[in-house]
Amino acid sequence: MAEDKKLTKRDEDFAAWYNEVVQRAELADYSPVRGSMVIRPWGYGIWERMQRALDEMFKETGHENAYFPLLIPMSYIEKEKDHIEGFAPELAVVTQGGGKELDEPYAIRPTSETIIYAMYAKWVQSYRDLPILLNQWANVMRWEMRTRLFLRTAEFLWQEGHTAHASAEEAKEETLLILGIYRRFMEDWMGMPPLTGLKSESEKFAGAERTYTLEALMQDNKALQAGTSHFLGQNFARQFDLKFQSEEGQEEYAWNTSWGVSTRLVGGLVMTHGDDDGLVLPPRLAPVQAVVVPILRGDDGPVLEKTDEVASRLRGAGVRVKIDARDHLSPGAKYYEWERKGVPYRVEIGPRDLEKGQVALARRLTPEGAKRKEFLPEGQAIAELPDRLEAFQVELKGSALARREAHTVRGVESIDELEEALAGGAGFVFTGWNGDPSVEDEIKDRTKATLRVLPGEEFRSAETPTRCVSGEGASTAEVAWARAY
RNA sequence: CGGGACGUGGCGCAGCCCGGUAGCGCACUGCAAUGGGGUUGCAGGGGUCGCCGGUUCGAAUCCGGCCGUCCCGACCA
Repeated sequence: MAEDKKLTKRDEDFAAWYNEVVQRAELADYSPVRGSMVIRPWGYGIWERMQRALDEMFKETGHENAYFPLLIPMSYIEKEKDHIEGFAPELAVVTQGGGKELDEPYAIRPTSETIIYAMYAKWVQSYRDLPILLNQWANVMRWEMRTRLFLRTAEFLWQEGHTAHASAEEAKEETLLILGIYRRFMEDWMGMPPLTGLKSESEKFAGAERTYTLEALMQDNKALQAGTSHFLGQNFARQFDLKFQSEEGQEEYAWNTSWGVSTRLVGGLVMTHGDDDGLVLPPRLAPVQAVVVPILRGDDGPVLEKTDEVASRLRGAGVRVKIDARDHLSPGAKYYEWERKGVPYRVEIGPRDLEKGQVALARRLTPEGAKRKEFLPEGQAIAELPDRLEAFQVELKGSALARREAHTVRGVESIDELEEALAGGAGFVFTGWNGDPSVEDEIKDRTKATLRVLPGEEFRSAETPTRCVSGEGASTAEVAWARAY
């Protein structure tokens, strides 16, 4: 592997820094398949922790997992007009099978609404069959023009939830329930607090009535759409004949929702917390929370024994621990490696510590912190580590939130001012908006910023804007603009 | 698909202008020492120079065509 000593500085070239971090932390690598990546064990370990946390939250709220096929008949995708318009340019299509041309080509799923609602239509007869609350963990494929590891790849892993309900109200509640779950997950597990709210008409999902989004701010002040939750109305139900007989005996179309987050979250994590030395992982998602490095010299027996003992006591305290006893690497080389990989705590045990009954601790929260050792009595270090990890988690979230707020500009009243704010390092810029898509076009042309979200109530400014940022007409909603991934 | 750049051991590059036995750094293997912030020394292994064709006694180098990748735009979880 290429091992230049220093990473590109985060502030110098964010994109280059990002790529280096992802590759040198061994999260992922480019594959021979166009636009597709290989997720390596360290990266997959993070995704696995994410999966586990989300899966639990879905199940707590009554959802179940299921699996639907990878291939979807083209005719299904074509049924919903907006849906096919949105996805046609990025479909990968299978036209042969068994050495023969297929009568009907199959699309490799870009998302599974169509095949899932076609199946729901078979399963649902009565209101008693509703709601259906299913989720699937799967891969999907979108033939993207330009790709970046985790952020935009042709194939990616995600979860997609698809529900069917007897009433619009219930479906809307579901959409918001999931939005809340995503938000909690991003805040409490990832330490990546997003703005949440509605997408504008022009940014919503192909085939949805409403799209709720979670927009997180990265360290280069660009926004990342980190997840979405859609209220689909009866759009798909009508096309797939997903009907039920109501309590009153009427035949009605079901109401659907769909929602998803993807391995893009791993990229978001990198761009939210990484620094000049590499990755910084929130302890709850770190595959390894503490690495124990024995300092070897000559007579290693006692040191290795102590290392094992400390590691197993830490495991007993619920800490995910890895021992790094490789003897062809110097301790310093190991430190740098684990720093690049973002392990929150390092525990060092050497002969001197053995004599004094102590261990050295270093924490990855900052580059300086990772280099400052704190010597603690062994027992105290073990007892305190779980709490310290939790504190680490809280601090990460706090600093990400502080950064988001510090780069949020409110009360902007003209496009000139918006442009200025962005040039001055703003992330999210809040303005009034008259609801006209042409304002979105104009702002995009002039500033490259897009309307990220119509923020939910808790994010809106104390003083509600009255005029549209374009100067044309009254504001019908406060909105947040940003340049985005 | 429009604009720009680049294809040489695993990675990063030099060599090309001016044709003559393919080089450097990192990584890798072995041995020895070292070991509390990227450790030394010695000895090694590994490359059809993107592909096809042309010119030439001779092509990584010159010429033609093709393919691929990356960056900037339009799309996107």
